[in-house]
Amino acid sequence: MPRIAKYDFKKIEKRWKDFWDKQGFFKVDTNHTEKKFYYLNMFPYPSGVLHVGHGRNYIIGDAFARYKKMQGFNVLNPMGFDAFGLPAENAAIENKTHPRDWTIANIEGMKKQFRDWGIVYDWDREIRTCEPDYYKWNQWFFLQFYKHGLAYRADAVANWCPGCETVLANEQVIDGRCERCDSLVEKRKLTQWFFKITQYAEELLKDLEKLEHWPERVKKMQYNWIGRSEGVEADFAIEGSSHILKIFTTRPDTIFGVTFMAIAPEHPLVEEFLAHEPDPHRRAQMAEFVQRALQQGEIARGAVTVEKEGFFTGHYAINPVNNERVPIYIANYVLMEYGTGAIMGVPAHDQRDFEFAKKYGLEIRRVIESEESKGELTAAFEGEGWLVNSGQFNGLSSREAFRKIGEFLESRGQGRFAVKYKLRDWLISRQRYWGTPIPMIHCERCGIVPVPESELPVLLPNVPFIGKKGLAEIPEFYQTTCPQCKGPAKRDTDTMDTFVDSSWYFLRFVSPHEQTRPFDPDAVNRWLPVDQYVGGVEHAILHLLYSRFFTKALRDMGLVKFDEPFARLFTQGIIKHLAYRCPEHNWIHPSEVKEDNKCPHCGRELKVDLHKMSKSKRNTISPQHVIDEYGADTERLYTLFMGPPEKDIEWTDEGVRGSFRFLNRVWNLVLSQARKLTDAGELNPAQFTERERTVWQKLHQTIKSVTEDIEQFHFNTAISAIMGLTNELTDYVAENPKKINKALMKHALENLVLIMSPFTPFICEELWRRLGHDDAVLEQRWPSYNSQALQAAEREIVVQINGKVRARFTVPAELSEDRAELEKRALAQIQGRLDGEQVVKVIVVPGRLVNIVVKK
RNA sequence: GCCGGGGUGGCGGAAGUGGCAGACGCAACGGACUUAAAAUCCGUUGGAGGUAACCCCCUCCGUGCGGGUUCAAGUCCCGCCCCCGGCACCA
Repeated sequence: MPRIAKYDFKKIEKRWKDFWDKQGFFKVDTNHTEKKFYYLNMFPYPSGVLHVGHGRNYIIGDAFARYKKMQGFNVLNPMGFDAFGLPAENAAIENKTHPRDWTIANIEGMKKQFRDWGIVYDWDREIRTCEPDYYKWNQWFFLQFYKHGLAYRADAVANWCPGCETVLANEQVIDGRCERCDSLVEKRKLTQWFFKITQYAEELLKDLEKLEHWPERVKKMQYNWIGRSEGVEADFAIEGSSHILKIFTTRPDTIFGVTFMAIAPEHPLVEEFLAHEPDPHRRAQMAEFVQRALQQGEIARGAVTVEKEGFFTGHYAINPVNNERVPIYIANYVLMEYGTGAIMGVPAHDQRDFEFAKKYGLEIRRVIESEESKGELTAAFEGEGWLVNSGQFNGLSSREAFRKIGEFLESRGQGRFAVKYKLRDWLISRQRYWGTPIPMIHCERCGIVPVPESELPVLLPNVPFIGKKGLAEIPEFYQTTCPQCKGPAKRDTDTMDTFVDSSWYFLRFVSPHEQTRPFDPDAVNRWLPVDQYVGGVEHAILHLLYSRFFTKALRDMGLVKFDEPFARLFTQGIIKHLAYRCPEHNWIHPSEVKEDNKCPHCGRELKVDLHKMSKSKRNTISPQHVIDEYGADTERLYTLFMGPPEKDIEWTDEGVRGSFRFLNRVWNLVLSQARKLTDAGELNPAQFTERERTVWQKLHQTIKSVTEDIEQFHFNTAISAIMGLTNELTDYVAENPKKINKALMKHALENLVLIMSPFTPFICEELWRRLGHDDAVLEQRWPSYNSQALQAAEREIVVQINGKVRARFTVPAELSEDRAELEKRALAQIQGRLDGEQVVKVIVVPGRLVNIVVKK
């Protein structure tokens, strides 16, 4: 046997990388919409060097795009960079450079990494959000939003991150900490710009139902985040005052159980009460309590559940349903941001109110009774039931009472049905430098004046970077003249949240070079929604909700004609790796750790845990390292094979080696045969031997299952099917190398190479040529399976006795549906076993099994 | 606390509508090749037991735990336990 050339992945990968660059297979004419397919991966923040965990997203995307391309789709598969953001500023401070230089350098590095991975994008469509030709349109959209009342400026208690020295959106606060830097978030009262996402709360919620190809959990998260509640607003008069205390409740059926009222420390009435408090001592106490409660708000929520505390204002409210007089408290557990900032306290039927009432000795009056809850209450009963102690409403069910009491209040002008959402407006102001300047001017005479569209973009000042303070420190930037009165004025020095950038970039990709408008609306309406969107589940709320909001807002402005940006969504899981920590030397890189798990510096026992790959934990695996040792195809294959792509999973070196071994087996199989197949004739299934038929069948079964698996993103099982086929072909060769059906072998190997190519494109391109072709794999049609090949000549039937497999036999395929025949043969199989047992029943599942039910 | 998702060999994981549990890979063990090792190739591998002694083969148990439905349950139903993710004083 002639020696087979070694699988020289370095040479192969170099060759085809260059080739793909030249060919431009993913250049697409967007005027052509026939069989269009818009595939999109979430674009990355250019944070530096990518690790194998980042790779998962792009490898999935490249595999899927290649597959679609081979199926004859007109595939739009673009990539860009979410290039504004804080890390660039922090890095610039650290390295004494400019955020722009740092960002551009990272982008260049990452583009090289994509190339090394064999990932093919149409770079002519690249987007960099930090370029004026992109952020100009952020500003333009801002002005449109402003015009349509969707952008406004307001005082608000905002989330302030002391680490980033900027405010954050609600969505960016995780467990009371900054999403980016982990600092404890504080509350500050500031004047900020908002986008009115709440105007779309109902539609954002309702349209989740349309997203049938989105993961259930993502929809659920958005559903909860929007947090719709139906209830009733009720107006409580305040004794001796013209003010009205408006509350929101989802349980109007419990309104007869009200024994106190509570308002948030930030509630406007607090000022009122303070101002009119005659006793200076009490006034001081009240002020102190409010101050303390407000401070409490600054302590991380979610840390410890703070004890409920209140302060009696000395005022009373009148319950509109029974004219009872109830005390009004200021309470730390009432939130100003939700509902009306005030609640009615029903201790018997709300656990929070219950605790509060216990502490302050307030009456706990039961007004709902049910099977599960009667007699003395040891905790609030929050379930539904029948009304008691509720005047004319006694005996009604909670549900009926909800409606009747609502109507009662409405008829008397003291209440109304209402719907409230947890969703808050999107705070987009950031007090930073490296972002899109907000195109607004503050003029002492004219007030807030938008920058005229003709003057866009408002460029970031081209000055040496001066560190954290942002635009507010750069007079060259903020000194300007008012567009209206031409007098001296000041630019707004806030920049936009970078989530604005990513809320519409998927539109820009369709026509990225438009100079006079953000996108070509005709092309966008043809190509959107994105057919398949893929990214990390960490964006389930932020980016995906904002993008949906943008799409709806643009639709209402007549700029696009669709309601939802992403038709299909897939969220891939995180790749984790063991992280080693020494009590003295902190995180140790895995490559430094020997088998004994001792610190290489001091010999102490290391703490070993599985973590998401991160620079700080020093547990990242560099793709360069894997590519140098095994090649990009091995990394790609392992990444896709290691487990279901939506699940978090551990990266192991052994797994990588296994994938490398497999590629070598394929290489050896193809090369050992390729030369002998030059004179292979026509494929002639009619003449197949039985063995050849099974090979043929296996091939077509594999084509079928790989195709179906890719459609469902089941790359791991697709690859295992390919491994199964490879094993079968290897066995077939080994059985009798001299007697191989060359036509069949050629047919099988060619198809093997084609169905493998989305996963491991380099080796497949090479093998394709070695099989005698001179055109590219990406120019081939995706194989289709031959349904005749799937028909087995024989089928195996399982024989069970009382559900347990006891025998099996094969029948010719044409008999496998014949119940009587199967029963006859099955009984014959187990003849000897039925000693003294009586056959009660026989169940035949055609083509599968026969179950014989017996009794002693 | 509420809402999702999940629990299958030593490990990652397979098993359309209930129908052969453990595909594929890793690890481990045994063997071949080698002066030797690596690489490669072949074989074994859920647990317990039996038969056989060249191969076969058979029985029982086994998909987090306890019940149930069914000829048949990883899959369906009821009740628990545990893990992961999201939300969390949202009235």
